[in-house]
Amino acid sequence: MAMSSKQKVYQGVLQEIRQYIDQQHLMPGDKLPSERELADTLQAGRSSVREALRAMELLGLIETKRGEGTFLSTYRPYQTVELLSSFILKEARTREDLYLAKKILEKEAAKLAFSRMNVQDLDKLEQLLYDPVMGPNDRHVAFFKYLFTKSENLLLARVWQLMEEFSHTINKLYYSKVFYIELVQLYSTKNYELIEPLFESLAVQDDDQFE
Amino acid sequence: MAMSSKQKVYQGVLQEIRQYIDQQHLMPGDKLPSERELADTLQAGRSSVREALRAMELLGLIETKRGEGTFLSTYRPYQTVELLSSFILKEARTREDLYLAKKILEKEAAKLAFSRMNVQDLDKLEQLLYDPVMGPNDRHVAFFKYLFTKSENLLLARVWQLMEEFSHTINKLYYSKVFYIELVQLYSTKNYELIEPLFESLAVQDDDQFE
DNA sequence: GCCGTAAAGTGGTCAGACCACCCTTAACCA
DNA sequence: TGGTTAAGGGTGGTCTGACCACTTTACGGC
Repeated sequence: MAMSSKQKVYQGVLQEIRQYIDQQHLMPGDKLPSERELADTLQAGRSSVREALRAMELLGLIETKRGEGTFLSTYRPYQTVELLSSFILKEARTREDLYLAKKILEKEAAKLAFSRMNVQDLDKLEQLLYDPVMGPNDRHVAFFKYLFTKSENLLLARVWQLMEEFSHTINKLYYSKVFYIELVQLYSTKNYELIEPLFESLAVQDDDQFE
Repeated sequence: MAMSSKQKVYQGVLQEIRQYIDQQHLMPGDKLPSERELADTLQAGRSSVREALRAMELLGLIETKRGEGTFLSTYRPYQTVELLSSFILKEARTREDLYLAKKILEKEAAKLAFSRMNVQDLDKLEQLLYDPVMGPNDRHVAFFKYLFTKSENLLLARVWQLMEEFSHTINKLYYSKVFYIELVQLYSTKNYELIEPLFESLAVQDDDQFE
């Protein structure tokens, strides 16, 4: 576990574990070797292994169950987001970056989903919009989650989800209700060319978020 | 350090440290109490404190210097994004997904950079295009790296860079030389509206990658 | 006052000891 | 035979104490 001498043990362990996951083709839900076993095979102390695992856990990469073991999880950065958001809050620069990036992804998802939209989808979207139970933010998430699913690009969806969770704790980022309605309208009237302008018309400000 | 009983100690420590930073108004570069001191005041084992600190370190929130102490670092959320994205990519990468997502980011970067382009920039880009030393792939990377810089959204740039690195291992993904030339042309003739169509005209296939 | 060395402080790491919890298994009883 | 229960072993959760390597500080001799 020596390596570049400057490398801390827990970082080495992190790499080894990642490698192990790759080599064994582990999928979410699969079990990792026990902490003691890892410590033994990697020739590291159990505390060092734990430091690596705790870091991974905080990132939402693994889940641990007392008495059972450590498992690969489907990526879910619940804790990370909360922790990081408290540090990010001040950086306006970051917020704008995030807002813009998110908007771009949402726009493209809307466009990708276009050709795959059928009547049932439109119903579902409208249903979402007029669901009295949902707040504006939940509606935004549900709405675009649906679009991302229809866009059939898992990578984009994941990246968006990550950004969504980040922005979620920092600030509420959704559009005016009119926006969603008009977008659905564009779907039903099959007006692809107007999607882009619709998004472009959104100002990059918090002010345009109203119910 | 009990709390909701389900809460692990290191998570509690994490919260306490965050609170401490807030209360003491610590700024980047400031020193945190030593691990032993934290363990003592928070009534937790040093190993638990270390698990919390290691996790924070992995997130880039703190830096540790052996023999000196632990310090708050200027927080760069992009490092985290990078780490998480690497896992997302591993899970979600499909050639088509990756190609499409990368193209989208490149398109948007091209559009964001538009209004910020001046004569020197155009020279630089043309220079890149006709550099005889570069292969088509290097040229692609250099070309868009420049555009992303001009677009001034570090987050998008990071995400793109990651995708770029991953696409290397899968396949070379670049456009025909005509494409780049036409894009520069659009910049010099200030024809914003044609950027989108130019990208749209690219087929989502490997075949359109030729010199 | 200056310099060098010892001491104290700090992160890095390991080993061992418990605890709480889960699951399997075997023994037990009806 | 079948179902229940108790025990054991495996696992993560946590703490303690012990070193090591390194940096800073303090002390003492010059």
